[in-house]
Amino acid sequence: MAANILIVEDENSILELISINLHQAGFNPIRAVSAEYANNLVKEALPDLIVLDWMLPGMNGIEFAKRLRANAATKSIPIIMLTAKSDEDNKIEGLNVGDDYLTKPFSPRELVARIKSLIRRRSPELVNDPIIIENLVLDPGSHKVKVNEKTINIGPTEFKILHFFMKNTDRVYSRNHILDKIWGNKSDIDDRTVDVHIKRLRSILKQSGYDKLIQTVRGSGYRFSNELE
Amino acid sequence: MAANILIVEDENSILELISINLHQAGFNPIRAVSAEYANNLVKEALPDLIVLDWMLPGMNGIEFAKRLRANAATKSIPIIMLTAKSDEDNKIEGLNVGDDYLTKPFSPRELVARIKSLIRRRSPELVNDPIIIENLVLDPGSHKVKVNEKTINIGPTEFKILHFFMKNTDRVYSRNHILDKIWGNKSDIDDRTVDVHIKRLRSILKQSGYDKLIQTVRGSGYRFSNELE
DNA sequence: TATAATTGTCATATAATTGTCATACAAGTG
DNA sequence: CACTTGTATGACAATTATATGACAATTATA
Repeated sequence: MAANILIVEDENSILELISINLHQAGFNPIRAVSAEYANNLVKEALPDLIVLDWMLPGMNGIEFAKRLRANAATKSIPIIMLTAKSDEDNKIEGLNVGDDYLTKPFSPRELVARIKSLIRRRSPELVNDPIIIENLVLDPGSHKVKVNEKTINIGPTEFKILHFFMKNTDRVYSRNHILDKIWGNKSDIDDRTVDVHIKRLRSILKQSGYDKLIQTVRGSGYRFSNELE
Repeated sequence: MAANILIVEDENSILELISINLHQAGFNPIRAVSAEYANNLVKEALPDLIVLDWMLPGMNGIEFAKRLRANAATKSIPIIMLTAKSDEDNKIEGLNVGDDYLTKPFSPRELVARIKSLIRRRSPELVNDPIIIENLVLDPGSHKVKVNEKTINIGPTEFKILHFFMKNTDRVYSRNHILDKIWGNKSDIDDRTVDVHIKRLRSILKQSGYDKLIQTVRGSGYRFSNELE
């Protein structure tokens, strides 16, 4: 289950940028354009982490952060402050109320890294670290698959399928279910196309022998399992 | 078959948040922004569980819950109430009409956990837990049958029959009854075909000795039982 | 833009499963 | 015991599901 990250940022394009990057990193972004609105959201449901802009219209970031810290329920939610580059002094104050801070302009990659680090500290299971099955390693971050330390060539669709399977082992998934998960539930793509991609994924894994992990369950779909038959 | 979870919540972003989290947890979320609308949905199709906000514009949560309880058809749908943290008193009332409650702000993860628990209690068939009889394990999720930890090869029809039997032990089922259950009641298949599949299932289980669990009841049909004759 | 990579579909090959039947076997009956 | 009835089993041809290779179309990349 992905971690819910609340982003509080009045600049809409920044909000969008962060949102997209977090989503790609496997998180579940929740948007808020003001501290007031964010406050309402937090009163309802607790996010796993908050990315908080320092400068906000109305209640500013620091103020909001302090409020969160004052409340028992929200006290321990990690906060990353986004501070304007200019005021170096604020950094110290920002760091005091937040758990980490980033100076604008920041690199989205950097932000994601910081978030992961904080999330990992509190709930490691929420971070999409590389998935390792024996000598088969899939790293969602770098989008690479390694077999015996060696990066292998894999197409986008095959990567997604492998990722999905490695996250969900020992379960049968019907072709339609896989279609939904990989192509999105709007797709009008033929069932059988899944077969072809499974075939392609298998050929990729063939030489390492890991193609055995992809098992056909006749009449039901496919299963990814490391267990010996 | 994913459980349908009806979420009744007027705050749109919370609705969205819950929805996404439930979806990720493998449930099928259905959204409603008011009790009135939820009521219409319920009249259309019964959800397997309802997540209900206490405070709603128009008809409030408690009111809606009471209505559901008053109606025979919806009487036994599990309800999780979302209560505002302030009013402690309400908790008791909330729990009285609902089966469980969560105080805002709640953690989505906690909500998912409670939902799973309730679903498991009320409709275990939706949860798909493995069925275990001694060292014979049938796991509907992975579609695997294990004997002494070892996965055995089994065809679709034999799997269905074994599944049916393991869910319904110690009862005799006529060939026609089995035909209905496994092939669907439209089948114009010969009674005797059941014999053949029973034979096949028995051979599969032969080496482990579990073929003994399938008992022939002359003149009546078959019975699956772990009890000695 | 040219080139390479990836995609979805199809036709065909291969493999697994299916239902039926004929026959063997077992249980009950008088 | 001879007979009747119900069940077990092996074989088989038909059916169905999956694997695979090829291809044109699309999309990404140099």
